[in-house]
Amino acid sequence: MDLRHLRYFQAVAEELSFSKAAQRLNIAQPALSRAVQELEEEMGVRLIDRNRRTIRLTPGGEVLLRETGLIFENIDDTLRKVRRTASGEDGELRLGYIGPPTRSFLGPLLKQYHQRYPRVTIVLEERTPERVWEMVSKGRLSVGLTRPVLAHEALGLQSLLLREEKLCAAVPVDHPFAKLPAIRWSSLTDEPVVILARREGAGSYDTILAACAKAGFAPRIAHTPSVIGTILRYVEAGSGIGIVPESVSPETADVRLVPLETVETIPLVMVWSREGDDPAVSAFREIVVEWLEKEGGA
Amino acid sequence: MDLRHLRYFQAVAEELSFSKAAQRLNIAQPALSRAVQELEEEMGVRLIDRNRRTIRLTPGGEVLLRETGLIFENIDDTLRKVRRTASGEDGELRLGYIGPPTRSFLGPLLKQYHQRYPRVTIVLEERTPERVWEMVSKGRLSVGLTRPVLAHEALGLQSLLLREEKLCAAVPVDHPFAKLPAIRWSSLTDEPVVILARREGAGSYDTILAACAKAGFAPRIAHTPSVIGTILRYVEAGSGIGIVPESVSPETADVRLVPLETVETIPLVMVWSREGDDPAVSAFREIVVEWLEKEGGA
DNA sequence: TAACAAAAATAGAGATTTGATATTGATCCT
DNA sequence: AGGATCAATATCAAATCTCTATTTTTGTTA
Repeated sequence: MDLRHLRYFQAVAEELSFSKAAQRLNIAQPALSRAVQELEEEMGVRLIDRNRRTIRLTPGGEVLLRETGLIFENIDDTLRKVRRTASGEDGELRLGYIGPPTRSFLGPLLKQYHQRYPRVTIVLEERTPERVWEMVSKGRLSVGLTRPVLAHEALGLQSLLLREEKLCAAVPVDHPFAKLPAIRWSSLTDEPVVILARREGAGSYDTILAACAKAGFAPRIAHTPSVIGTILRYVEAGSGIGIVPESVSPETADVRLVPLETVETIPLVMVWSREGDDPAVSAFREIVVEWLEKEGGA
Repeated sequence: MDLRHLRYFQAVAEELSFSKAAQRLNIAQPALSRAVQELEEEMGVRLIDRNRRTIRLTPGGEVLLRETGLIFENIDDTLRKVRRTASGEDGELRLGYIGPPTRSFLGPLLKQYHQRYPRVTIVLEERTPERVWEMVSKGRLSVGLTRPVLAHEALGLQSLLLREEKLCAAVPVDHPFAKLPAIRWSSLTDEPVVILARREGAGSYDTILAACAKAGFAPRIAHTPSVIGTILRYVEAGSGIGIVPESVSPETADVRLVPLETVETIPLVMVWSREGDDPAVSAFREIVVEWLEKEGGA
């Protein structure tokens, strides 16, 4: 089957004249005659009655004329859909993220993205930092908002720094530290500390240990839970001092966040697969870059 | 857009390899490379990532692969539908008919037709004999069951004789004629008669007048309604003797049908357009011919 | 009824498209 | 680094498509 044949047949069927149709198609009349003959031969069906001077469609021809329109519409729709997908207007954005550090800006960001690209389906997956890396590298996610992880370049992923977050101490309100404007790392020498487990790979573990080492001591690690929320529970219970990024909100009056001096930061990044550049991802990246320029990573 | 390009792209996208796809399509690999390039250029969209050794589809390519299947299905469906229409399996039969003379057999005939060609939509139109002729000749109906009409060959219509019906006298039960086994035309000399209007063209008008002339008299025509039912009402009311085909059923105990001697008949025919032979009509004609052979026009 | 007029079918030549072979270029795997 | 594999490019041959010229068919008119 050849679309050229269908186009030609459609013209003849609509004009009910080979010569007029040929004019409309900007070709000579014999070419049309042959094309329609070829189509009829291929389908094994006579489509046009040419006994009379004025030609008519056979019942098969009537059906084909009706269906031909649908076929071309179908093809046009497909073309449009493909182009939209390639331009990022249309598609699917599977976004993985870690909860607490993104809470403040993810909503507005997605809202803006959806406004500009309303046809893109957004799929959200909240996971732990290293799960996000893994899923992005496996292609299960198209973008991730997460913490840097040890071997991040090795996986063929690209990343963009979103912000640097200062580390703070989370202390119970009744603790003497709670009244200070800032705490020196060395003050923590004899305090039991609660930090994220190293296997979560959020980067904070190694950063914290390095900061302590720089301050000349090795911290007494009381607990290493795998979720930030749990750190706050420990602090609340008086089991130690938590060390968390500034973006964490205690959600309870019993815990206060106090800046740590000297300032140590852990980054928040966006990651995506280097290959197979998904236009929906590129579009999202542009939105993020705009947001960074405006907000300055605030 | 060219279906060849789509077919080739589909093969490559499914095999995820140009060489394998070329094998499957029985063409050389360079031809495929070029065809896909042409498709990409035409659509203005890169469809396949060929950076890596193993190729991958771009998001646009994914969409196109999905849609390509639908396009080909659409085309296949169309082809089947056209072929079915051309063979008479599929289509529309617009059948016009006159009521009373067809009542006895039209139902079973249509049932049989529908059983053999279940996909044909049957549209029924009950009209007067001449309306049926007119609609068939104008193409509003594809077949008609009707009485012969004066200029029937002139309209480019073809016809087939279904049966000859004997003319009968419709008499009130209390009339002396009602007890006779048959009535001679000459007996009607002094009776008022009720027959169908001539303009209805059912043929009976002229046949009846000819029969009377042959019997040596001119009938006293009391009324000439345009519908058979009305004739029976006149007879019931005692306004005269009706002359109708034997197929008419009085539907009331007050009227009896008595055969007329000598026997005069009026034909019932099937008509259809000579040109544009609709396969659904041909199929119906075959059913009718079979029925005629079996029933013998009884 | 014959001649004319209009429209589609046929024939043959030239142009475009499509495919095959040979070769080059790039990437992955030892 | 070298070999192997796969896609891209170049060039040529074949098939297809379209054009011009002409014939055939059909309907109209004198």
